[in-house]
Amino acid sequence: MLPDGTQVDLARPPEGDALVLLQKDDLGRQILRHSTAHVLAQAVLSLWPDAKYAGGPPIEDGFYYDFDIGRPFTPEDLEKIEARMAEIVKEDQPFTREEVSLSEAAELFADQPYKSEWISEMDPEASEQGVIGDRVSLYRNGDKFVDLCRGPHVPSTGRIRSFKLTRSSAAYWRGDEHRPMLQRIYGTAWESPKALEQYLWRLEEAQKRDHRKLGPEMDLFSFPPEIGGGLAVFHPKGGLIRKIMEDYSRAEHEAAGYEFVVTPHLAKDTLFAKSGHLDWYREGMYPPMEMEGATYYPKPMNCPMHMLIYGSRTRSYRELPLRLFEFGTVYRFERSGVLHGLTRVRGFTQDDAHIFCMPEQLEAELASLLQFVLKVLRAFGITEFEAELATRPDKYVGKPEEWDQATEALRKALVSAGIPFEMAEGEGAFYAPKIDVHIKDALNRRWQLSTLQVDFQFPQRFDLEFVGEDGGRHRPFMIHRALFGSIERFFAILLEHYGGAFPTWLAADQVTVVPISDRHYDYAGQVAEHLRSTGIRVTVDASDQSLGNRVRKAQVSKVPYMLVVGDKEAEARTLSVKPRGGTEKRGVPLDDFTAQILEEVAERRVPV
RNA sequence: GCUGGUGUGGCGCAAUCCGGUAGCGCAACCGACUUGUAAUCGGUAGGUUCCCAGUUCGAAUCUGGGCACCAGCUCCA
Repeated sequence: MLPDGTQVDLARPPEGDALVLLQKDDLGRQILRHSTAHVLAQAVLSLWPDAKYAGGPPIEDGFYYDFDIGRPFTPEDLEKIEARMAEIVKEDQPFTREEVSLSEAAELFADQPYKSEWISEMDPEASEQGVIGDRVSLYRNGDKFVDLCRGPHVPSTGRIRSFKLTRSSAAYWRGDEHRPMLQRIYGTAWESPKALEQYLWRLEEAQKRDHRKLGPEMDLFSFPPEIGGGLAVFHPKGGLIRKIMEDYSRAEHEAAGYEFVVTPHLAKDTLFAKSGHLDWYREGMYPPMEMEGATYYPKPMNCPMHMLIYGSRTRSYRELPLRLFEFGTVYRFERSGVLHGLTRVRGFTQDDAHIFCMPEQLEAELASLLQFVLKVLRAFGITEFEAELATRPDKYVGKPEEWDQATEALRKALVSAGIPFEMAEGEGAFYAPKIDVHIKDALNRRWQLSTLQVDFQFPQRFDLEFVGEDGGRHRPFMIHRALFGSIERFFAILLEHYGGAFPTWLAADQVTVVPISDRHYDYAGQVAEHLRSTGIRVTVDASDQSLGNRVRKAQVSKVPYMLVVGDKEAEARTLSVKPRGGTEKRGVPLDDFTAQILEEVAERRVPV
């Protein structure tokens, strides 16, 4: 099944390297993985003849297939299946396509309830899911296995060179939590052993960089069970890095004409009734608290409070655009199973702003806003951006014309910023279309980060107005936006992006001084004091350990600079400078190093 | 929330199947060594085995409940 419906004729495939080349592009890999999914199903059915098989598409980096064997698969099962798959590959069974009528297909899969369900839903008028008129396509490999499938496939199972089953897990039939739970086996397949090896390396590297592992290891943050799931505490070093991120963000916002506001964490139900949150997202909110005859909720968003600030007095068109910014902490009752380190939590802080502007200012404001977003994110070493433009969902408030107008303004901003983007139809928030900015990290993983939303609903619900040049009252437009999205989440992304080796301006400890022996402690202390007086964060490793031991500790700690000092350095007031990941340079005058690191920090230099 | 899994000194692990004094490495601490670039040597201390019940002469181990985490599903304003 290819999402874009492309058909590829592989009846006469290119041979040798050309096939590998073909399989290297996304389409080729999808075909390869889809074929491997068939082999997986074939293997499972040969081992468990009573198994019911549901379906298995290619996915990013691999494929899966859903089965029902009446119990979960064990790791031993996976080994057996993988071995059986290897046999099927070795037998080089040809994949062949055939077309049968819907009734023939129904008969063929009569004892396969999941397949039968697909067939029974197929519309003879439509041409999708492998259905051509009232006929449906099947793929067989050899005479051993047949599956309902649109294809295409590789010519034969022997083309599958490098695959591996990675894990198994439960999944609802057709993604519906009210339907039966099937057992899903995930695997990966690549055009060559080398590509598979690279993929496995990436997996391993991602595991090493996992912020849930690095965070506690580097003493940055933790999730005390006593506080509760999805609620993090930042330790001094994590808190320091977070403060540096916030300080930079504040400075940039101040320069860009934002004004700073502060709002409480709780509000009465009437506010969230007015904003619509209680109607639309009650189940995502923490439960209410009763107090003195009123009902309070922890806020799931900052918007309603910013609306109140805008509405607190008459606004003139001269004040617009009015940009209200806050590091606002919000609470959302995420279902327990979805919590994930710092990237999916129940309490988090948004770098949230609401911009109120006149209709004629909207386009220009969005365009400069998008540039601002990119500038700030680039300072953190993010270089690759993609965007999604999410349009009106099924559940929405407001008038369709307004949605169209807002969507068009967002689209123009994207075009003028030159960010590649795709449309995400129906993915907008209930009150607004939005741009989601995605970034790619050092391991080429995509993360959704910034969001820009044009909102016509809140100004209406809160009856916001401004007095125009004509002396009349008008409704402002409002833009919701967040750059980091959530500071916690962005912190985690940076931690993984850098694998813990933060650029110097962000690193909690920037320099470690290592005296060679205890008669060099004095000079080490002087060096540290000098650096500290210029604002550099420096520690001295005066522990009673061998030099090699302390050098190793400095390396492992990922501190940006290690300065080794001994007799020669003390005498000449120089340093042996070893940058993290670089080579040592001896005899560097203290003042030179100081000037150099200060410049690096001031420029917020990031590794290239 | 659902399915499956995991929870043992700060960290990584062993003992869990088949109940019988919880053990190892690293880190920490103390001492010796005074070092020129990724682990010096010797010693010491540290555990309510996630929590609460139950079974048992006896529970890290078995049973039930809870909490937290992990892989997914679903969800993600």
